[in-house]
Amino acid sequence: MSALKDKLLLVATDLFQTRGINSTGVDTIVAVAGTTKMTLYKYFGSKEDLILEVLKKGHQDFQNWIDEKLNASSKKPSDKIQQLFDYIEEWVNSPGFTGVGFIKASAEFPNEENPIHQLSSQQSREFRQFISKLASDASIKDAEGLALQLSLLFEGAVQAEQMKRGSGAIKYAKKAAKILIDGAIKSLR
Amino acid sequence: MSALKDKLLLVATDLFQTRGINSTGVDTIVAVAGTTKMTLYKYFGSKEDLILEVLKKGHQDFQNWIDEKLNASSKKPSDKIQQLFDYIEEWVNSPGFTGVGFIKASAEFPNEENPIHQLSSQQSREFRQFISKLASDASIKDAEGLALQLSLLFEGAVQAEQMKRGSGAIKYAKKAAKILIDGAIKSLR
DNA sequence: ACAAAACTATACATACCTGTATATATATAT
DNA sequence: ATATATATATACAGGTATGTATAGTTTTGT
Repeated sequence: MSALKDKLLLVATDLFQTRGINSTGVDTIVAVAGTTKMTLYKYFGSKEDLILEVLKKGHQDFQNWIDEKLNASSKKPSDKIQQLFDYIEEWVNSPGFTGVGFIKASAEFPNEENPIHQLSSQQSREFRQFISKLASDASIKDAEGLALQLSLLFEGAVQAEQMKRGSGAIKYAKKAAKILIDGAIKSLR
Repeated sequence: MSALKDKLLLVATDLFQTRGINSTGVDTIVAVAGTTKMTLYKYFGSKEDLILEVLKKGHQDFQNWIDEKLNASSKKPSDKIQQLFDYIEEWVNSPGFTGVGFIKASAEFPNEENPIHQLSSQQSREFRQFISKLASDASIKDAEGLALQLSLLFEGAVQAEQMKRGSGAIKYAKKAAKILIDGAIKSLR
């Protein structure tokens, strides 16, 4: 992968999160990245392509990071789902954090036929399924229901944290998640 | 209030929710409302003013509706907070529902100095304080903490429901809310 | 050294956006 | 009925957006 393509992806990711996707022109992106439009359009056929790649990379990075963290910790399934929000908190509070792409993208592109909406909608679904797998590995009965609840907490907290950094949203989301998970585990005994 | 101004507000509310705010031009709004730009700019000094009024009206409508519902039902504070999500579910499933303005607006205008961002951020805060008052009336200890958790569930569920109608998000948010509220009430005994 | 590839610089076509200017038509009120 | 407010029709100024065309410069591989 070219260094410039990397730089463009990095800059676009940051600008999209801090200024919004529609409000960020390609001219701004290339200026901040220190290159020109010709180069941007060489690597990305269109602005839409760039947005899609930014979303894909952001989602992959997040999934890889959380996968590693969970695998490096306890192997016990019921521990893993308990630790999920600890790692999410760590992720959100890490210096490089600029937000979760698919949450904003789905708000900025609400039309269901739009490829950007479709991708962000799919990523949201994938994350929910990821939680659902953790829950069913932990022998939780209504794994999908719990996964939906936890993903609501996650998405709400990330948005709140994006809106106002240090809002404490993550901390309380974590507490709520613990209560919901404990309840789901207890109810199967 | 003029009938045309009303119509413009109504049309703008719907278009902003279904197509996004930035993606909806004033030309589209006046065309759908069956009037002209001259009229729009007579009632609203700018597109920004229109957006702000749409947000204000949407928030007022929601607050008035939920206030009435809660006042018409039980007077017991611990019942009121329990019923909150029942009414939210009713609101979301009502035919006229197009979404909650401030959730999308804050995503589309992330810059904290932007008046639209400031208003939507304030509305989100007001709603949280509203829940917090319900909680403290019900003698719940950490009322603000519970309010934050419930507002996360609310915002997450509304966004999920906007993204895919009939996703069941509200149903599970309601269940989660019940668990969290029950836990908060029990812990003070 | 030299050819190929990568990158820059700049200008521009095209389209869309917000907001206004100007002229005309239609209600409404006294 | 006639002045006044209200709404329409239309064109356009000024700005900004994406995407491309053209020409020149730098880097890289061999």
